[in-house]
Amino acid sequence: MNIGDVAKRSGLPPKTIRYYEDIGLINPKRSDNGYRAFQDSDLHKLAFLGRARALGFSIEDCRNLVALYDDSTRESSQVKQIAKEHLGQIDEKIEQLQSMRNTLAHLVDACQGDDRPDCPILEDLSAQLT
Amino acid sequence: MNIGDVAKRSGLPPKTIRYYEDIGLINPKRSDNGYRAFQDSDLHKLAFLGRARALGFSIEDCRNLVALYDDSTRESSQVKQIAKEHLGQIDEKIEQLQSMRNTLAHLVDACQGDDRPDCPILEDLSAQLT
DNA sequence: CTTGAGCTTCCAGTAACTGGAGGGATTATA
DNA sequence: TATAATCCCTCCAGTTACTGGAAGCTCAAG
Repeated sequence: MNIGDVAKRSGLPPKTIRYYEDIGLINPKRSDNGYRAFQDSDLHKLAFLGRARALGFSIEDCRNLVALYDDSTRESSQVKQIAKEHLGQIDEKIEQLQSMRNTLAHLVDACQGDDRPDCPILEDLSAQLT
Repeated sequence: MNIGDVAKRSGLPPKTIRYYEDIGLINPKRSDNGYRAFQDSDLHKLAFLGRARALGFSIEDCRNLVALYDDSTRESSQVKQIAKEHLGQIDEKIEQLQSMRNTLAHLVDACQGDDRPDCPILEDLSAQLT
């Protein structure tokens, strides 16, 4: 398979696939013409990476997950640990965003949004320093 | 005021303040010794920026907000527009994260996390291609 | 045989900083 | 007064995870 086929089947853009090779997440063989020659195992790994990334795992997490995926002697606790940590980070991020959202929603609500310059949003942002 | 004072009072690191000058968000005067000489107006603008960034506004949003902040003939509808758009983006991001969170939480829950290699998380990530 | 698509590498840019090197200015201490 | 500790300056590079584009092969179709 050439990179175009793999891109279509994995859902990842060719650029991303080349990048993943660059950083050592995959290591496809090469044909005589210099083209990358992907095997099914490469395709699977890329699809795996795509799904992991879609779940928000960082590239470094993905690197570890792929290593575990390749390691038949892995312990599922190792995988769970990575996933749990990531889950915690997602939860934190959600909380942060919700806090922002609340503040901002109040401000938006309080602002008339008319042709006058008075604006609670700007007023809040420029609140006096302590 | 030197950059250190302003940093303390605004809560922004000196590096960030220099960066904000670089990209034209602020424009402090200079002393004879080459040091940045901040005025109260600079400090206020930096604090404003800090709060806007804490609410997740992008630098470009901040640039526009600062311009409106400086413009006494502004219409509050302009400010509200920016804030509403940002609010929408935050909502989208929250939804995305919650969807991720749900999937991941299920997987984490399903994984025994013991010393055996069987792992629903990896299984899900390596699901067959369509 | 040419044209177009697909592949290659390499360089640069994105967002918003952050770290560090190298060097001048100021302030505190001995 | 000497010196050491801070503070300040600029410039360069690195971060995350790609993405866009240029220059130049190779390959398949007509």
